[in-house]
Amino acid sequence: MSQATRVPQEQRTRAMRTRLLDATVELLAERGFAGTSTTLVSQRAGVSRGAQLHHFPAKNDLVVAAVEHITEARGEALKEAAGALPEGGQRTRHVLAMLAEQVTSPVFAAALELWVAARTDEQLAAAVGPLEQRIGRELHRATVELLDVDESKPGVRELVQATLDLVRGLALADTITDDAARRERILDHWAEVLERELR
Amino acid sequence: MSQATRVPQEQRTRAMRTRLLDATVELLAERGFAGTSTTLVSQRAGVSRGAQLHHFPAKNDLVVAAVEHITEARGEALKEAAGALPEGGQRTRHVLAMLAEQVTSPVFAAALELWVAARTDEQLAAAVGPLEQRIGRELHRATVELLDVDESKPGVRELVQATLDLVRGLALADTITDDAARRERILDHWAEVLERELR
DNA sequence: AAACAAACAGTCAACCCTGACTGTATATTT
DNA sequence: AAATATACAGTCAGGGTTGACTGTTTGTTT
Repeated sequence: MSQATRVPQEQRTRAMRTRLLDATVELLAERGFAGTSTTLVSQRAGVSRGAQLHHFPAKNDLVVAAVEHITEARGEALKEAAGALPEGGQRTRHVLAMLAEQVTSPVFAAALELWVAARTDEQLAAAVGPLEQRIGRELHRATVELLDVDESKPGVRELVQATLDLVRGLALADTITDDAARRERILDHWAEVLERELR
Repeated sequence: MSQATRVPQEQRTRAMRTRLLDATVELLAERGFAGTSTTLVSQRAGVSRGAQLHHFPAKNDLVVAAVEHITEARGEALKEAAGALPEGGQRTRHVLAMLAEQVTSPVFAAALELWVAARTDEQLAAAVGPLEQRIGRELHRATVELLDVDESKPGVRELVQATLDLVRGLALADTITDDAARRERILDHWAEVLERELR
């Protein structure tokens, strides 16, 4: 039992952390920030309370780590979605659809919970702020690339940013009323505007 | 003391409720939904716990009423701002500035807290959903009027809605990063686009 | 003016959540 | 193979929040 080292501690640690963070994201999306008690997380993750507190001494530690976890998850999802993007005339509309899909996922809901929680929690804000700024920049760069537009042209940068903010706004509205039809109509027209204004 | 009825109960009731709801909105903006304990509200309002529980038996009752209170407050603010709106060439840009100002106020922060809380609270959602839909319609109508555009023209309706969602998105981004400069630049360009697209 | 109802004040018990503590098992190092 | 450090398990006390309870004042009705 001692010479045959089957499971290195590093892997065990990573697996344990991943389970905890996945559970945290799930609960954030399902029950919100306040509803995500550390006890629930340990239960959902199938991890003992002691083990949880070993990896994340306080709830803030757990949640901050979950933000980073969310970031990676969002990055992966974006890359995957970008790869499956069709070429052709409707490309702008497809890019918008992809962005909209991104922000209607549970991952966005979890992130939203963190943004709002961070608004009134300095500690959290200190961790979430820089992270979101980084993600924002990456998303902007990716969007410019996907849309294949020339950012040196005046106004283009602002319109791309407006597009991302619009999508966020639509996602926010979606959390309460949830009518996809309205969103689709708006994005249809927005795509047309972008086609005219960006070229 | 008994024949001179100075303060009717109806007024007293209304004053008491107003104080409680104002305090609730303040605390929602300052401390978030979870941080808004009913005890804090009664303290902030200068109202005894018993009086508070007389008017609002449970926290949900208080918060739902606060939503309605927020609605009225937003309506008033909108009317005031609309009255002070300058005429002339830059009108579109001024309307955008007005909308942006609306959603960067503490009232918006309080509303945001409620939206997010309602996302994982059925009871709250049942009260917040219809209310927000009503406000949304009113705001849309007011914006169409302020921008003085023809809604029968195809695409106009969607662009106005997109504008409102964009502003919401900007407001959401503002709660974490708070850079007004970026917002102004985006709205500058969006105003130009709207001028071209809506006419 | 008396009876009644509503508004209001203060206290408190039950509940849940966080994080600290003690003990055990597993992995790594020498 | 022994020693040591880390990972993990279960329990529990402290703090805070909700809403129920009792008593008092003020307004209304007859």
